[in-house]
Amino acid sequence: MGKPVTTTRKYHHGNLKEAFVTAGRDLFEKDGLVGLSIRKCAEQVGVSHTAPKNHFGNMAGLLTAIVTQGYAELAQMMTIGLPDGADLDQRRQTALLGYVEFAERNPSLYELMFSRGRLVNDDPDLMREVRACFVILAEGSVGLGWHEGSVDEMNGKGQVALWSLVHGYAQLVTAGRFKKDNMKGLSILDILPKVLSDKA
Amino acid sequence: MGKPVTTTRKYHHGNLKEAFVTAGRDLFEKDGLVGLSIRKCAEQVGVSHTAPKNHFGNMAGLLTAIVTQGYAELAQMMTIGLPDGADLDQRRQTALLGYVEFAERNPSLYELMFSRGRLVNDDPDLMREVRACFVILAEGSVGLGWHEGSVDEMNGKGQVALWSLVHGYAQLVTAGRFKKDNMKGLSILDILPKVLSDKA
DNA sequence: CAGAAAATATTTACACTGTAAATATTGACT
DNA sequence: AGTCAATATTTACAGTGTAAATATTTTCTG
Repeated sequence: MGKPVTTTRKYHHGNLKEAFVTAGRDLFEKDGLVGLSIRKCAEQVGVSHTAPKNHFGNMAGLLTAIVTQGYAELAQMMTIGLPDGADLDQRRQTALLGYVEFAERNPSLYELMFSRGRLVNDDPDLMREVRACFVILAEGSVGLGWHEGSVDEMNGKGQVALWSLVHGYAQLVTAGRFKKDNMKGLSILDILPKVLSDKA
Repeated sequence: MGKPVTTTRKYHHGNLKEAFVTAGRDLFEKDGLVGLSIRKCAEQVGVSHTAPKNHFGNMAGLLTAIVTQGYAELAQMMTIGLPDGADLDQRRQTALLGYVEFAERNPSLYELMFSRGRLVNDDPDLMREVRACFVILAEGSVGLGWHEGSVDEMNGKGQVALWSLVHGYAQLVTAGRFKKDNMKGLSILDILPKVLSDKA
């Protein structure tokens, strides 16, 4: 129960890679980066602490896998609940709210996703998921009077401004930098219109 | 040479606290958090690896001291070169450019300054320096049509928006998230006017 | 189906880390 | 001079990631 997966039973222990990422995320969101260790993951999964070497290589590989999953979830949260014929405003609003909510729900993971020197930055899977998030965000800057360059890149001032604003907001909120009294009922959407209402 | 400080020689080894912070920052900016360890600092300073316990307590204390120094430098960079009678625009411009430049010059430190769970957040010295930075930034949001609440707090939408924008921009730039081709000649000031030109 | 080969997991070992406790040394103070 | 607190060292320990050699399984191949 729970252990045998629907996919064809593989090798000795089933797909250990996924199990390790799951265990890693659990430890991670509980006690942050300090609470995450290969050995704890291994114990929780029930294998030796050197087992993941074949799958991840080293710690950076494990973190990269976890972060990759994080980006996939972030993209999902930026589009969840959107009806088919959603207009630009609706899509942008959903993207931004989802972005912030993801950061609030996974603060440690969110920090790791934008950290330096701990990940395998040129990992293909990671790059793909990261790019998917950026595309959604870039689309959110369309039609704001700022748009320059293609949508699927972070090219123009509009994309830079929009991403900077939402990322900074998300991180500062999760880091507890804004006094909660002042944030009552204040969301990213409340400061966003001010940013983007200038179409000149 | 270099060892005896101008201040009165104290105790056994001079002011070890400052020496440790300096050594820590060196290691830190070289190899990031991974490259920083109490034992390496101790070796570089020339004391035993348990010596700093009296001064910092533990690793979090050492990191807090380093970060506190970082905030002091950040505040300095946000006001450096300002003439006495500088107007609001000038002060805001200097603050934002200094903010971004600090992040670019100390990317690892900047990340640590906004990290979670690694610092002693209620440390009085840290809180004081942090507050000093916020005051400067809050002042930068005055007269933008957004200002609400007192200047010495991060109260209104204007402060939240301004801080979010510059922080997000600084972090994304230092994390290498923007393609350098697109950033040629594009600074925080180029996306800022768009944010703040709406005085309605 | 049998043997070879590749993938996967374990054992063992090592260097390094932060932290704590007991001890030693030094500075300041009366 | 002597007492006391501050400061540094020694020693020890549990925990970490990583590497090499070995064992086990799965998959491939003839």
